[in-house]
Amino acid sequence: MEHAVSCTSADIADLANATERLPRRRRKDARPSELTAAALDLFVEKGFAATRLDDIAARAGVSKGTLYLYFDSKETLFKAVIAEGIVPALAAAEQQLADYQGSAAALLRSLLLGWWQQIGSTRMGGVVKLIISESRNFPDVAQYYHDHVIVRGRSLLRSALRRGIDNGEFRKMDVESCIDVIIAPLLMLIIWRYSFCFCGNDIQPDAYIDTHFDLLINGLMPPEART
Amino acid sequence: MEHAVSCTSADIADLANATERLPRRRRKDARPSELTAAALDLFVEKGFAATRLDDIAARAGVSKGTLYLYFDSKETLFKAVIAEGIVPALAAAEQQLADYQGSAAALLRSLLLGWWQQIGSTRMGGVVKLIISESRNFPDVAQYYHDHVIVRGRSLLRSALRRGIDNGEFRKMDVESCIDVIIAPLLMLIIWRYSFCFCGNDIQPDAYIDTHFDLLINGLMPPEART
Amino acid sequence: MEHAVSCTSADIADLANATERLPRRRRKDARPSELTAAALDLFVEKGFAATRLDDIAARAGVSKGTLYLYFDSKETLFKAVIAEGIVPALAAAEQQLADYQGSAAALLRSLLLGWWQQIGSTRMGGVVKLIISESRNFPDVAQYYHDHVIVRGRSLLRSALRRGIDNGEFRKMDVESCIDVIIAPLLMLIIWRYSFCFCGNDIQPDAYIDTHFDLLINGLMPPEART
Amino acid sequence: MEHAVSCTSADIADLANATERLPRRRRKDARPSELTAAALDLFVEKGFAATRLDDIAARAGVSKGTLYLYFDSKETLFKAVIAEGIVPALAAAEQQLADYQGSAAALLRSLLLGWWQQIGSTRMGGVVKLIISESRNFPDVAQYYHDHVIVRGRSLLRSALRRGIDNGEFRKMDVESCIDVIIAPLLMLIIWRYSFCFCGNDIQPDAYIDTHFDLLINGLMPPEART
DNA sequence: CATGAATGAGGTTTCATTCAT
DNA sequence: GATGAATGAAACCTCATTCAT
Repeated sequence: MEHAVSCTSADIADLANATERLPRRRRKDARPSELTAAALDLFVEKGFAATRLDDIAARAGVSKGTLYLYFDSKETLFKAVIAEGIVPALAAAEQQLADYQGSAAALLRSLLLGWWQQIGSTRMGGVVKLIISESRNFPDVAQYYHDHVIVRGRSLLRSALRRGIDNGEFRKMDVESCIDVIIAPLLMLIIWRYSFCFCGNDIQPDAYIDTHFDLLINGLMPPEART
Repeated sequence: MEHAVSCTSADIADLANATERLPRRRRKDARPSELTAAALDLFVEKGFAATRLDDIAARAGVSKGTLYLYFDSKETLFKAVIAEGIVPALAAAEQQLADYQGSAAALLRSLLLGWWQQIGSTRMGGVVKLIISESRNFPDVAQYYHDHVIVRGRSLLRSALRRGIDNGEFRKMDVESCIDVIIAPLLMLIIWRYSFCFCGNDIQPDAYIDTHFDLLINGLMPPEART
Repeated sequence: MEHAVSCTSADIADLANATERLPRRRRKDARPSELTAAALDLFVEKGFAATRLDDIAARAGVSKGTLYLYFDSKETLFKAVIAEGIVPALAAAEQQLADYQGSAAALLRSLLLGWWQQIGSTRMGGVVKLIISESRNFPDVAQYYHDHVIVRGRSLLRSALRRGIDNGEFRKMDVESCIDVIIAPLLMLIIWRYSFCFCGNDIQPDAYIDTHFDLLINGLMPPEART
Repeated sequence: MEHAVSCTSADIADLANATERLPRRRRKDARPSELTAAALDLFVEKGFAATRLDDIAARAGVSKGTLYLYFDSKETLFKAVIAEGIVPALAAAEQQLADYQGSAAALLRSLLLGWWQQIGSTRMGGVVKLIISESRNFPDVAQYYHDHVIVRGRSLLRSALRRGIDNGEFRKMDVESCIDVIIAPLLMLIIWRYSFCFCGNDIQPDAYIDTHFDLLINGLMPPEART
C-alpha cells in the first residue's frame, strides 16, 4: 500500500513546527481545519466513541479547551469533519461530467479514476469509512450524506450509463442496480485501505481499478461489439 | 479480576471454538448465545464503544452482572460475538465447493448466491459490518478474520476463477484483483443494509446480485464465447 | 447559638458506622435521604454551584457514582433536596390551624413558635436559605415553593389575623402587608443562623421570637384593649 | 500571577477604600465602576460561583481580558463589588442620625424610610442579597460586612430605641432583640425583591414599610400613651 | 489600554467491573 | 446461578486566568 493512512509522528511534528510561528490571525483562520483534520484521522482510526478529545487535541498540537473554542461539542466536531470532507467531494464530482464529449466508456473510466484520485485515495476517503461506521449513531449525518453525496454520485453514473445504452455502446441493463454494483468496488477499496491495511491483504489500487473497469466494460458491451 | 485485560494471541486462536468451551464457564443451556445475539445486534447498530453492557443485558433480558458469569469482559464478549458469527460462516463456505461438478460459471453463481443466502442476508452479516468498523481497535480479531475468513473465501473464488480460465470459460485475467472486485459488491450489499437502510436507498438484493453476476460473467467470458 | 448548623465530623462518623452494617435492602431504601441530607448541608453552606458532587458523596459516605444511581443530575438532586424539605414543612404547617379554639393571639403565637420548633430550627430551615439564594437559577423550584409553601403559610397567618380582627382582638389592619411583616423576622432568623452565625452576631432565637411576638401583639391590639 | 489566591486580612481592611486606590491599577475614568455594576447585577442574579466572567464582560461591553486590567481575580472583583456597595451605604447611614432633634418615633421612621430610599430600593440593595447568599464562602467579607455595616446599623437603631425608652416614648424592651426584629422586615423586603420577584408575590414596598412602622410604633408605645 | 485566542485544572457525568446478597 | 447496588477511572466539558498582539 503506497499511502500512509495515518499520519506518522514525524508528520505531526512537522505540522506543529510549520504552524508554530504563524501570526495569531492566521492561526485563528487555519485552526478549524487543523482540528478537523486531526479529528478525521482519529475518528477513522478508532471510531467516534472510542476517540478521546484529548487525543484529537494532542494530535492537532493544541489543548483540549481549544477544541471548544471552535466546536460546541464532540458531536459538532464530528459533523464538521464530515461536512469538510463532503464539500470538496461534491465539487470534484460535479466537475467530472460537465460537457464531457468522449465515449460513454471513456467517461465511465474517467469517473472511476477521477473519483479515486481526488477522493478515494485522499484523506477524504476516510469520511466514507466514517459514515459507514457511524451512520446508525448519526442518522441525520447519514441522511445528509445520502442526499448530497450518494444521490449525486449515482446521478453521475446514471448519466454515463444511459448515454452508453442510448448510443449502443452498452447493452440494455437494469441501470439502477448497475450503478450500485459499479460503486461497490470503489467504496470497498477505501474500506480495505482503512480496515485491513495492517493484515497481509495488500490490495493494489491501480490493478484493482483496472480490473474493475475491465470486467465492467466488457460486461456492459453488447456481444457483437466485442472483438 | 483474574484475567489480563487484553486477550492474548492464544485467546484469538481459540476464537473458532470459543463458543464450544468457554473458559472457566460452563454452557449447558442457550444463555450464552442469547447474550451474544443481543450483543451482536447492538454492536452492529451502535459500534463497540458506544454500546453499553446495560443495554445488552436489557435486550437479553438479564441483569448486567449475569454477563460477567459468561464473559470476563466486554472485549471477551465482543470476541465471542465475532467467533460465533464466523464459525458457521466457515462451515457454510466450505460446503459450497466440495466436489462441485458443474461449469465454472455455475459454480461462481452458486458461491455468490449461497453466500448471500447463508451469510449475507442472515444475522451473521452484521459481523461483516462489525469487523469493518472495529478492525482498527481489535487488530487481533481483524487478523483472525482475515486469515480464516477472507483468505478462505478468496481461496474459494480463486478455485472457481482458475477452473474457468483453465477450461476456457473465462478470459485470462489478473485473478487476485478479480477476486477482490467480485467480493466487493457482496460486502457492500451488507454495508448498505446496515448503514443506509433507514434513508431512502432501498437496494433490492436479488436484482443487485443478478446484475452483479450478469456483468461479471459477461465481463469474464472471452469475446468469442458471447453470442 | 444552641443548634449546630452543620454536622460535625463526629456526626458523619456516627452516620457511617450506623449504616455500615445494615442489610443491602435497608440501605437501598435509606440511601436517597442520606444523600439529600448530605447535599442539603453542603448546598446551604456553599451554594449550589460551589458545591462539588465529590463533597456530597464524601459526606454521605458513598462514591461519586452512587449519587447517579438515585439522581439523574446535580440539578435533580437539588430539586429532591428541596422537595424533601418542603413536604414535611407543609404537613407541619397544616396541623397548626386545624380546629384551633383559643384566642387569635394564642393562635398567632402558636403558629410562630410551632414554625420555629418544627421548621425553622431544624435542618429543614436550610431549605429556606437555599431557596432564597438559588431561586433565580431555578425559577421553577422557586415558583413551586412560592405556590405550595409561601402561599400556604400566608394563608395560615391570614386566617389568624382575620379571626382576631373580626372578634375585636386586633385593630383593623392591611392584612396582606401585615402577613409579610410577620413572616419576615422568622425567615431572617434562619438567614442569620445560616449566614452570619460565625461572626459575632449571636442571635438568641427564643428572646428574638418573644420580642417579635411581643411587639406584634401589642402593635395589633386596639388601644383600648391595652391596660 | 503575583497574588496569593485568597485575600489576606489586609485586603479586607482595604475594602472600604478599595475603590479609591485600586492596587497596581489606576482608575481615572468610570471603567471600574461600570465593571462592578455589571458584576453586581450578575452576582445577585446567579450567585458568585454561577456567574461567568465572560458574562460580566459582555454585560459591561468589554472583553474578558479587560476585567483583569482592573481586578486581579474573580474574587477581587467580588470584594470590590461589595466594597463599592458598602461605602455609600455607610455614608448614607451616618448622615441619618447626626444631631437629630425630633421624637424617637420620628427618628425611627426616618431611619427606616431613609434606608429604604437610599439603600434598599437602589442597586445597592443587591449587595445585601449577595452577602446573605455568599457569606459562607467569603467569611472575611461577611465579617467585614458584619463589623462595618451590621454593627453600625444596629448602633443607629439602638440609639433611637434608647432615646425613646429614656424619654418615655417607648416601653421598656429588650433592646438588642428589638433591633433585630426591626431590621428583619427591611432585609426581607430586599430578599423578596431579588428572590421571588418573578412569581406572583408582588409586595408593595410602601404599604409594607408603612405597616411595619405602624405595628412597630404601636408595639413599642406604652399602653397609656395610646389613645 | 484593550483584545480574544489559548490554556489546563477541575467539575459533572458515564459506564465497565465487582461483589454481597 | 443470578442480581443490582456500589465503585472509581476516565470521559466530556467549563471557565478563570494568561499573554501575544
